This record gives sequence, structure tokens and C-alpha cells, in this order.
Amino acid sequence: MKFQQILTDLVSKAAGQSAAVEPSGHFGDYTSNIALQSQEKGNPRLVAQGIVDKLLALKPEFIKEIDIAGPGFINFWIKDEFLVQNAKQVVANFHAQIPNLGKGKKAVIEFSSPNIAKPFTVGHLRSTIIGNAVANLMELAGFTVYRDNHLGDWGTQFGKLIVAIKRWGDENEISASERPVKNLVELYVKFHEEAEKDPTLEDEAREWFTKLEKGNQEARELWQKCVDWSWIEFDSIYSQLGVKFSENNGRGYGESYFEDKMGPVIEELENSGNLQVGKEGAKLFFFPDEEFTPLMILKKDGSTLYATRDLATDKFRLSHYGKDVLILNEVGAEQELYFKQIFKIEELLGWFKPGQRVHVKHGFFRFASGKMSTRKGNVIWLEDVISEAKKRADNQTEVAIGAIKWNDLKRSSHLDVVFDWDEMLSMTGNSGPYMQYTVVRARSVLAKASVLPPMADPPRADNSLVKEEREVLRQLLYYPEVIARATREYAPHVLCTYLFELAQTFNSFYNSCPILGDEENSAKRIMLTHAVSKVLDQGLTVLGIQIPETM
RNA sequence: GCACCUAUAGUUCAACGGAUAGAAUGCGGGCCUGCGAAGCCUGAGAUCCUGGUUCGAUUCCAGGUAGGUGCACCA
Repeated sequence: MKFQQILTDLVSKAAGQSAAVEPSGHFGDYTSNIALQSQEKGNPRLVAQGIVDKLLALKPEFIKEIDIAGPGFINFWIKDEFLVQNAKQVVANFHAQIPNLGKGKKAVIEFSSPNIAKPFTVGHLRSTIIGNAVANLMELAGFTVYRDNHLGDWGTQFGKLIVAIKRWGDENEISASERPVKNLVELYVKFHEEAEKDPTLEDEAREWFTKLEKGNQEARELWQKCVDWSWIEFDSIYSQLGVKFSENNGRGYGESYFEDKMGPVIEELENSGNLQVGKEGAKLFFFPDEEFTPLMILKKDGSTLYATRDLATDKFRLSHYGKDVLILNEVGAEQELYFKQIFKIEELLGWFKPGQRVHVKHGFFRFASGKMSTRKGNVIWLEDVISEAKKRADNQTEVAIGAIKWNDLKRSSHLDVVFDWDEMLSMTGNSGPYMQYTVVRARSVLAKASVLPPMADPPRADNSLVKEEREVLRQLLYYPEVIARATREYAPHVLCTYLFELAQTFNSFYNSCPILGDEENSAKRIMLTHAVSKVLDQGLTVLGIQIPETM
């Protein structure tokens, strides 16, 4: 039911300018502040009255009442029977409710992107969970979505790793280990400790990376082993989290994939005239009007950097998915400047239109005392978080994972999060388990209802709703717009906020109105429960949160 | 030094320039012989400071203050 759309059109017509009609708090089912914004001079309440007079002539039949309140808001009340009808539609044809924002559009979403041979920590968790939710949202809203994982599988750290493995490691031992990545990280930490005492190790590491780049067989083999060892860990994590990637056979196009695809990009940059040699011999991209600080493209020894590979990545995406593809990078907020630089370069090269490249930022996890650091071994492994969560969730995996995910999704994602076990693994209040519990409870009622003889609403002239019923039905009305907004803004927390409020409203209703065994109201209330459970079910699924059978 | 982000109840967060600033948690008081108490009802409790724009500012602008992040050979 497109009440909001119809009202928007009507009000715009009556006011003679485009007007916004939006969900309201407790002042109406929908509200418009057009009279307050109107260009006309005069008392806003009088302006509002003028608009309302016109509206009353065209009043659609679903409107019960239009009133003017406060400084001049126009509030709309929907007839109860139409609220019920809307809920019936949710039950009957839910999909018709979902706005098709992405019709015919493609989007690549790059998320998670952990580093090979590094810990998968609570930090990568954020990108994984938020990116997955954004991808699901866009898919729901009609986009064709490509899920990519831009693995950190290339770069100078592999030189260090190779040196460390050769000096202090034992390949067979690592292979036999249940968690090879743990061994690799220990070696990586040891490298940094030893390099403090003996700086020549750094040179040795650089040499090995150069060998790797040139295709040295020993280096390649060791590198490949590191990749394979890491995937043992990643596969386990992604399967526990229920996250999948669609590109490159489910593994995503890592940085190494672009190792041989940078030449043309560098040439294009050279031709742009903005690539110049910096003070110490490296080549940097200088921005017109010094809009940003220069971005390094080639080191003084001619080797490439992260930025070079990223540009090659986007060039590849353009040719692979088409020039209109939307590209989202779900990456930490600390890379904001970097992405602004990349986007600007890509715009200057004429690759993308404004708005076609998006950095979906997330803040990072930190300790109250400071930043987490792999080199210092000062990190929290995801595995430990999951096992602690299970402990607190009576060993129910879905509940444990749900708690972790909801915690990451419920707040607006660009904020930093101070790591706190109790906060992160909350099982009550605004939490994953609360949401799951609400659905499980609703389903349980529905299961009981299905074995009872069906009940019809008695034909009453006054088919009015009690307060709690009406409140639930009203919330239900807003779901499509919430999906639209969450998608437009790449903001899963918008959906979380809505779902949590719906769950609260439903629980309140559940607790004060008997659903089963009430002759006059059961059929309606079962239908209502059904509708709520559908919305919660889909909403949670979109957020990547599974619902347990029982809890 | 320059740039960006953040500042809302004790704590953690909402609020697309609008009405009485919403929640969660913690604290106080209630509710399980009524469909599931991981729940419900109820009380107290907040917009960093100084100006400005506006009919109207938590929201926009300027200047402070406090915290965080980034800025040439990492990714």
C-alpha cells in the first residue's frame, strides 16, 4: 500500500510545490511540514488550513482524519481497516512491498578483505558483517550484486614472511598445525623483534619480495602456501558467519590478481600529465589546485604500491562489469583521505561519474588504552570472540553469532568502538538475541494457531483496533521506506533501529493482548503476528542474522 | 603544521532543519497456576562552550575546548 506516495503527491498538488510526507511519531500516521516551509508569507497554521481545505476535496478513502497541529504540521491518520489491509498484503505478497531501487543496476561490493598470514580479528569482522549486510540490502532492493573480497595477498610483508619462515620456521610443522595462521603470525612478530636488532633483515625481506614479483619459483611456492594456509582459517570463519563471496570462484579478486595489470594504468596516469617525480625519486600523482596531498603511484625503485593495484582493480571492474557499475568499498574510516584521492584520480581520468564510487566507512575497534596492533601481537582473534560468545549464549551458535553481528550493525558504522566484552556480547535489550527471541516467540504462537480451528473475525460494524494492535500495524507501514533509506544510505543501522522498535512494539502487544483464544480478535491478531514475523524474519535475514529453531 | 571524524542521561547509542530529544544498559518499584520472563509495565536521569543563520538548531555556519584518525616509498 503506497499511502506515503499517494499522500506526497496529493500534498504537493495542494500546496503547489513538492512536499515531503513522512512517517510521524505520535502525532499522526504520516505528517507533512510543508506549511512551515512554504514560501508564502503568513501564519503557517493558516497556510496549513488552506492546504487542508484543498486536500479534503480530494481525500482518498484510506484517510480517516487530517488535522493541523503545533506550529502548522499537517497530520494524517489512516483508517484502521486500511492498516489491517496493509498487514494482510504483507502476509500475502510481501515482495510487492519492497522498493525496486536497483532495477537494471549493477553493484560491486568489496568487503572483508583480510590479509593473508595475518590474524582475522574483530577489526576485519566489522567490514565483513557490515559489507555483507549492505550487499544483502542492495540485492533485496533489486541491484545485481557482485560480492568481492580484495584480499591483502601481495606486498612487502611477504618478503618478511618468507625470510621468517626460512630462518625460524618449519613448513611441515606449519602444515600440520590446526591453525597455521597462528604460526605465521608468530613468525611475523618474531621478524619484527629480530629486525630491531639486525636491520639487514629488512633488506633481505625486500630482496625476497622482489624475487616474488619476478616470479622466482621458491618465493612463489612459499607465497602460495601462505595463501592456502590462510584460507583454512578464512573458510572456517566465513562459514561460521554465513558470509559468501561471488567473485573469482568465491575467493574474491585479491591484490595479487592485479599484479600484471598495472602497466596500462601507469601509462594512462603518465599521459594525464599529473604524474610527476617527487623529491626523492618516486612518482606521485599531483592533484589540480593541490586539492589533496600527492598520492604515490610508483616507489623510487619503480615498484608498485597499494594505490597502483587499487587503480588497476577498478579499471578491471569497469571492463569486467560494464562502465556503469557502482563500486562500493567497505573499508575502515582511517582510509578516508586515501579513497578521496583514488576517487578523484578516477574521475579525472574519466573512468567514473560522480557518485559511482563509494567508500562505506567503518570506525575501528580499539582498546580503551589504545590501538590494536598485529606487530605487537596486541589483537583479539575472532575465534576467541566467537567461543566467548557461545559460552554466554548457552552454546547456541546462531545466538552467539547473532549477538556479535547485531552489535556491529545496530550503531551507525562510522563510529569507533571501544572493545568491551559485555557490550559486544550483550544478550538482552537492544541485542541480537532479543530480536531472535521475538521471532522465535512469534513463530511459536503461529505454530499453535495453525493446529487450532480457524477463526473468523465476527462481522462488526465497528472493527476498531486497540492501542497496541494499532501501534504494531502502524510500524508495519513504514518497512518499505526504511529499506529504501537503509539502501540509499548504505546504512544497515537504519534497518536495525526500525526492527528493534517493531520488536519492542510487538512484544508489548504480545504481553498485553491475548492472541489465541479470543473469539473476537484472534484471527486478526494471528494475521498481525504473521505479518510482524515476516518483516522481522526478512529484516534479520538481510542483516545476515539467522533465527534459531528454539532458544 | 594541515585535513578529516566525533562530542546527546552514570555508560553505550538513536533522532532525514521542526512538535513533548527516543532507546538500551545500570539504578528504584512492580509482573510468571494466562500464547515463551533472553520478556513486559513503571520511576528518576542528557544535547561540550561562545557567537551566527532561521519563524524554528542536537542537527547548518564560524571560533573555542576535548578525544580520535590521516598526511611521500605500509596496506
